[in-house]
Amino acid sequence: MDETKFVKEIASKEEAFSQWYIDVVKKADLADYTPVKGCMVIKPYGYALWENMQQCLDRRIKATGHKNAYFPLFIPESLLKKEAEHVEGFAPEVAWVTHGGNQKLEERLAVRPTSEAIIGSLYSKWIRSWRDLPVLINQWANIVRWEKVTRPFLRTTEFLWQEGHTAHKNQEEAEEETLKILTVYKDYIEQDLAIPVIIGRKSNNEKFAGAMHTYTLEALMGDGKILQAGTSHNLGQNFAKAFDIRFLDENQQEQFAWTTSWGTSTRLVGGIIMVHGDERGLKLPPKVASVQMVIVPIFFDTSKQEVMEKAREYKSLLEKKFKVELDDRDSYTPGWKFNEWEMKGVPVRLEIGPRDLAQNQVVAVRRDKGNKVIISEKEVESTLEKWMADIQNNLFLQARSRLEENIRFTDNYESFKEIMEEKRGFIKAFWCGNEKCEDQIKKDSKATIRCIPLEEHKEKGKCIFCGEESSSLVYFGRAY
RNA sequence: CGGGGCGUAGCGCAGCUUGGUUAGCGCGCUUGGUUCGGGACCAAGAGGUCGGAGGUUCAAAUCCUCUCGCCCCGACCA
Repeated sequence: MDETKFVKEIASKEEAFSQWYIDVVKKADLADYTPVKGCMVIKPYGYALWENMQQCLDRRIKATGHKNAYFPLFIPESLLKKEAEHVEGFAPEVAWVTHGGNQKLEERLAVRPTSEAIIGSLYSKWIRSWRDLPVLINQWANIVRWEKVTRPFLRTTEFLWQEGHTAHKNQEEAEEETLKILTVYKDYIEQDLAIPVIIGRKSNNEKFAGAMHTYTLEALMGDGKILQAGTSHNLGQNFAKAFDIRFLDENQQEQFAWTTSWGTSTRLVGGIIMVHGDERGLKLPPKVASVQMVIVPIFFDTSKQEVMEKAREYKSLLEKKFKVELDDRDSYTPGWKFNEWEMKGVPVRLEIGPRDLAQNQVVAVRRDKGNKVIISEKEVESTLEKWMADIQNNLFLQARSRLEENIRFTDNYESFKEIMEEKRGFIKAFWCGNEKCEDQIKKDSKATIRCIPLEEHKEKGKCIFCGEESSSLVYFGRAY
């Protein structure tokens, strides 16, 4: 079947990826623009997706011993300024509250761009003894960063995220936490969102403002650009020193705590769109789809009543196990509905018409395959159960082979630039560790070091830019 | 924040160069009817003072100034 034949409303993914992305966001009813620049409204269909994503991740965060809390939106200027690198990193994008009603505030309040400062100041109050540690807290919150260029989900002025903030009694424990979260994120993003990621460490240039070091998960998008899917920071004692988080250890020695922070955001909704979406629109992994299957009844004058009855029967049977929607709207033809639900990315469609009634069957179509399959009534439940798992898996495998095909090694700078220009994706190349090389590579090709693999590479090679010998084989890419 | 493009009905657009009837078209929407297995058809309707403010003019969607927003390309960032 011609992929484009069914799509009237969205731009071509191949020819105009950016426009395609915006079209899918709007036409699949995920989000809309608002009167406030850079701020989108997440519409019910998009928000339901986010809620499912939240649940998947929240479960994992809690399973690893963390508890949720909620900290204030406003951060006093003096607090934000305590960690020098931190404030410098975020200063250009902080929104400030200067007035309460008509009255000018004594001290400006920052609308949180992230919560290390406010949480750090409270941890300093709460932590006295090594017995108080570790503190393992997560919060689901909104964040404001005054971005110059915005795009729905990928970069908005206000966005939703979760941010974990933990404090530990020593460096090893903090490092263990930072890496543990990296694994939690990897499982969530790969298993629930079906997005394969490459994990590693950020270079100094790219790490979080104020962190000792930053771990990251990087995902390949449909246009060859790279999306940072999540980060986990080992803050060392930087923030503990800035916010005075101290405790007495087992040996009655006063120590600064070791803290971490980590986050993932609504940006991942954008990731789902750009990894799985196709010419026909969205394609949702069953685990996070708010509608896992839609039933489209096929009406004819004479049989409408019976068909509707049967459709309702299927709905009540299936909704015990799945998230089911019955599209009984009278004003649209089946074909129209097929297209709409495909655009909205629903994993499975069931068609029920008089023919199916007569033969005790349904017609079923997978969003990831597209062909019609006849399933006998007896086997509907068990088949769909298999399908859900299979679709989830298939989306991941497809994305993974795309990822694998788009990781290229090169030791030639000319071909490096050529690949970045034409194919993009990830390039594996040796890097000497010098920031000057990193900067020049960025100027030449717009590529940045997405991550440095966790396991040290055995063989040595020559830095892609300066040619100096190095054992650091890193991933480059053009980032979102 | 620099360069470019665009704002006219819910969506997509025409009209603007060269100011001048009541601002058009397609889709969508409403009502009624016929339909319904891959974006149905017929008929009758509703809906806009042209992003906003100011200016020029007898007269502005059209010309000028400012401003806001969106998109693309850079710089910056999750």
